Amino acid sequence: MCYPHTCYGVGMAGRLDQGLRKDAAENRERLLAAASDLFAEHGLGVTLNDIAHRAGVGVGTAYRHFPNKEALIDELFEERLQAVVDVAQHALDDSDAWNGLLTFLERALYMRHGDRGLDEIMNNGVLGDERVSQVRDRIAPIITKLVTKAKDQGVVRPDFDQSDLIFIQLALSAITEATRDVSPDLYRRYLTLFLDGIRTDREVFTRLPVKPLTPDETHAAMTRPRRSDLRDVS
Amino acid sequence: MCYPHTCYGVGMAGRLDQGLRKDAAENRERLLAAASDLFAEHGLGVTLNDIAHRAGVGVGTAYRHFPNKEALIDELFEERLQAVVDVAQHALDDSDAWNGLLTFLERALYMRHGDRGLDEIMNNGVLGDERVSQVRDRIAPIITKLVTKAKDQGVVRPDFDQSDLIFIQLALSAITEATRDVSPDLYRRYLTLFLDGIRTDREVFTRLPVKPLTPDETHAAMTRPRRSDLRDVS
DNA sequence: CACGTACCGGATACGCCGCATCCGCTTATA
DNA sequence: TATAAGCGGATGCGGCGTATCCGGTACGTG
Repeated sequence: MCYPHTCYGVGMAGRLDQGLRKDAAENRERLLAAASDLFAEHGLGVTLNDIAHRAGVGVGTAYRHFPNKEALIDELFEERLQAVVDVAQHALDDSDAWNGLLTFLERALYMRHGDRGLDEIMNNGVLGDERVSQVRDRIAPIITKLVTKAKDQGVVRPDFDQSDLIFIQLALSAITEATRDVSPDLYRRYLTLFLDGIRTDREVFTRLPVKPLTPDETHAAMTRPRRSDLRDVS
Repeated sequence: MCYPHTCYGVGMAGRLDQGLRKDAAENRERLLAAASDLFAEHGLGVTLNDIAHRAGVGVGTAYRHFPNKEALIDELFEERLQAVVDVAQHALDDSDAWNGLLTFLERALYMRHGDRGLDEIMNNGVLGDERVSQVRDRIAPIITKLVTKAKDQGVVRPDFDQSDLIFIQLALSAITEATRDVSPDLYRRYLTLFLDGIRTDREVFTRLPVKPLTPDETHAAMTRPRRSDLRDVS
């Protein structure tokens, strides 16, 4: 079973599995799949022990296939980050800059929303090794162009800046994290609010896509113990 | 030396110092002062050992005066949270609801900005004991009234909700935390953006109060190791 | 001044947690 | 069936935060 919104195809077997015995290759895939699920559900805080357990193999097996957690992260998140890059590039290709900006934010946030590991990697910039950092650095220049284009077309306020796109994501990420188990897509409400503060075309307010939280739900969200719930890894 | 923006008067000696020997009473005050500084600078993660060291006393002394960290937190933050309540109440007293809303957010965020401990306590809802929770719960009803009043006066979009005020703070808190040592008041830029997405009176954009980050600064902020720097406690 | 007690200090013990290894056992494959 | 590749998980290690303990110190009272 996969976490909602995720279910990456980890079935790209045969990348490094050539010289492996049949069972070894299978275990490698099971480890990658388990790591994929666990990182998405709980973030990068999960241990190789957790991953091994979830994969149904021993810890030793995990450490034979991957020297440490970093390596595993790099292996898994290189392509996912590339997916974010692709989304940005695709947004840039849209001739309507506002639409590009909008869909970039919506899609990028949706991806992060469904994968806590990805979210942490994009927020932190220290996590992950060489390969991951490399891909991450590919995003900035695209965002720059995206914002420049939007300003050229006059669809965003003139004092808007490329860096704003980064920090808006950071801010909304915090909301996502806090409300994950109360109202998972509440962040979209605040994305809309933000966008209404940015766009030039503002005769009317954009309709807010998500209901606000009730006082009880709000209290629940703010009262929820932070730093995850690794107990139920099963 | 105090942390910028803070410097609470911890000099309300004589609350529980009656039966204490002179040196003991003084140590108690020094502990409170040290805790005040350290919580503000580094958040609630600091240990009683850190606090004792900063106060220039032994760890044993710290544990004799306060059974544990919770007790110390309660002692210190009850009044600070009350200060936030007061700010909210004061905002509610303003006949101009928009101005009230604005100054509430500005002041509350400014207080949180200058005190990482306060910020964490307001974000978390689990931290602190009875007394702190009690004060915290006093804020919600005031915010409700604040928002209701603003909607009645027609100064905010009709679909705005009380809970939005909470989550805007949460979101901006994340920005504050990330950019603290690069551009400490950058959060105000995003507060303005948010407010421009909320107010009804929107012929022109509000002038953004803070310059955006350069690409280098942005990278520095996102690359900065999270979860504080308790090494330099001195 | 001198004595007893309240107080001090910080080395130390404890528990927890995550990372990683090691080595006796299992199983694929030739 | 032999043998080497692979497996598993108990175990050791190191770091960190909490809290205690007890020999030493100094306040302040008689």
